[in-house]
Amino acid sequence: MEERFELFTALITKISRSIRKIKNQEVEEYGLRSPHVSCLYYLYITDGLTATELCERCEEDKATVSRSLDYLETNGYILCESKSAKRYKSPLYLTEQGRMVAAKVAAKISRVLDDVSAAMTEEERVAFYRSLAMISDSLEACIKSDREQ
Amino acid sequence: MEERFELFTALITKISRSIRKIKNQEVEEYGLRSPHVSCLYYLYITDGLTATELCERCEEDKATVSRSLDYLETNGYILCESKSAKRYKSPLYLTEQGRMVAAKVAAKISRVLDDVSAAMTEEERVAFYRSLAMISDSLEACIKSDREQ
DNA sequence: CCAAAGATGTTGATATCTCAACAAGTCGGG
DNA sequence: CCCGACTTGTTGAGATATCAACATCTTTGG
Repeated sequence: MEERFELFTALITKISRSIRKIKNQEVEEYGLRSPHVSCLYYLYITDGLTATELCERCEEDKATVSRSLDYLETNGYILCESKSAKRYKSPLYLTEQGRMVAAKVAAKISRVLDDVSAAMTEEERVAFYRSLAMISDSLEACIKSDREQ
Repeated sequence: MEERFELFTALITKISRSIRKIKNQEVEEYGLRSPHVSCLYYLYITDGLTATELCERCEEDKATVSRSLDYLETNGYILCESKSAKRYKSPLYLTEQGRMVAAKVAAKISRVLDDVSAAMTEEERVAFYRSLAMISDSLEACIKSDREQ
């Protein structure tokens, strides 16, 4: 019974790693890596997000996002219209080059999603997402309740 | 449509992190951390596994497992009956101290699993595991097919 | 019995993530 | 207008994971 929990965590670890590899494969020719991909992707979907909004969507640490944005900005993938010194609350935009790479990434994601979806019915997919979200919340609750003790 | 892939990866990332935190919470008082927990746990379930077998079950890199075992051995959590210099193919066993901590970990895992399971039916659980495994395989296949191009 | 090939494990370099401390910007009340 | 509290973002240090190269052990075929 309990053994299934570890089985479950091992699978999650493995999937996590696979996702990172797929992202890397797609953008390594540009010198980009997995964490950059999420930023590009979400800006592709929604132009003008701020750093904090990106953090929320990627579920990444703000430190990770901050460094990703540094790299993307210095290498001409994104623009930041900030009046102030830093990126404070300022909306971020893809450059033409950024949009090009993001489109490539989006296409790849689409292909992978097709592969993954092929063996599932729409119903199964929905159920799976619901379970994932439920588990995520439930684990967070575990962490919090433990901390309070 | 594609947006769900990123949603999915964000959730996986988040769950991954939560799992690590839960493991850490449970063993930090012993100076242990997340990667050590998997090793202890699997030895608790099945005594006498070798390093490679542990790698397979944890889905961890052999380098990670190797270093975890180093730590667990020098700190008296496991025993290695190796005739040869290294751990080569030799079965690993928990010490009394190791078994004590592993039992604590197993109990914790059981509690977390109860929480997570509470909101799911047995049927949903089974479906979820099946989907996870399927997705894991499918992503691996994507990685391989890309590499061959 | 030996050499070569394959399996197993270790090590070092590097990249990455995470936490916590800090800096900078914004906002609201007096 | 200014002070203090809050939000937002950056930075540095340390922990961790990952990859590739290497070392070691076993097995197999001659």
